[in-house]
Amino acid sequence: MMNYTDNLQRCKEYCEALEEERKKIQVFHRELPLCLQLVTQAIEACKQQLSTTSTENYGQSECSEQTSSDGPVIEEYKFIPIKRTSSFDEEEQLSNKSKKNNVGNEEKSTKKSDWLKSVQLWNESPDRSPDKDSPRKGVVEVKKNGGAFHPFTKENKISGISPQTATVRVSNSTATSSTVETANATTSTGGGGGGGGRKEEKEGQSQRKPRRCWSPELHRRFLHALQQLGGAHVATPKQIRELMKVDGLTNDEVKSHLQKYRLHTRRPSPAMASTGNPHPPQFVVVGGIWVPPPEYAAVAATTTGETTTIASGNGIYAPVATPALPVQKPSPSGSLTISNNKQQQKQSHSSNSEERSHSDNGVHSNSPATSSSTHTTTASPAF
DNA sequence: CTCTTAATAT
DNA sequence: CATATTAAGA
Repeated sequence: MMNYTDNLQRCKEYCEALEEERKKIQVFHRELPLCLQLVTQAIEACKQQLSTTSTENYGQSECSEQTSSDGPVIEEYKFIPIKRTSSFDEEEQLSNKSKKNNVGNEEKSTKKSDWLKSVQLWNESPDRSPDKDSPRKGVVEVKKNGGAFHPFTKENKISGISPQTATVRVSNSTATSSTVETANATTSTGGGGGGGGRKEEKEGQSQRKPRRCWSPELHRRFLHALQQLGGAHVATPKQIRELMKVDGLTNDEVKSHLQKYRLHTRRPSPAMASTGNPHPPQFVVVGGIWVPPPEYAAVAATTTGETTTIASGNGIYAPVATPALPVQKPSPSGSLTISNNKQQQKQSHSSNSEERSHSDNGVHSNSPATSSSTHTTTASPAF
């Protein structure tokens, strides 16, 4: 009954959309091998259909996974946000979304949604009291708010940022943050005396560096760099650092952060394998797997179904995001599958690696309340 | 006290 | 550069 043309058109659009998505996820083919494969299949199927349709029935639905329903073509199509095609603002978040929709899965992504959330602004040490040891008054940092880190901030969050500080941190965003920071703690007061410097001093050798906190901005840059480099698994700390162009950031810091990131990134495939597992091989992917890089927001958004939220993030991202996108990993094997399900072993006496939900750091309510917040609000800005 | 995360050691 | 270990902070 429906017009063929109509169907055709839709199929075409769908196809295009899929291809678009495929491009996006290609970068993460390691992390989402299945995803990529599925999309590819879908595309092929669609194309085939397109080619055959003209001559005759469109009945053959080889298309993707859709069951044999008559309306072969795109049932899912409707779920897919059409808007995209034109520009790429977001990244793969969309892709996840589309997949998810297919399944209609109900995965809650709450837990994983963002470890990132924890990271706030640059909090360097929680502000030592001025009188205590080193007077670090508001020295340098001012550079620019747009920058990535803010030296000492303690409060954060949207709520009320203290206006007092000269440095207004501003949510900034939009746009390119081309300007990046500079100063930073390096301030060695070099010579002279007075300034507020920090302690340099001879501490023999170990004095642990004050923790550098990864602000959302910083993390954003980090992710950004990661993307340009083709994923967390191929990127190397040095490259990342260079790409981030954050002054004062050391290789080690990046390395450490990368380590953590990878740790979290690796897929903790859920125990879907149990004997009579209800769900077959669907594309549930996202739900069960730790979403790779920059898609936490997506996840949150996805679940709800709203597209909006995510958008915000793009501001920063957008400018640079796509251009590079160079990477094709040479490595042939994408043989990563979903398996391996390990429970944490926690402290035994030594080696302990973890994995598990990340409670947020910054806010630290730690309460169940979190559930409520999740979408909308907070997360958005980052990336 | 536990857990996450950054620093440092290997 | 990758991992492992140690430790700070919450």
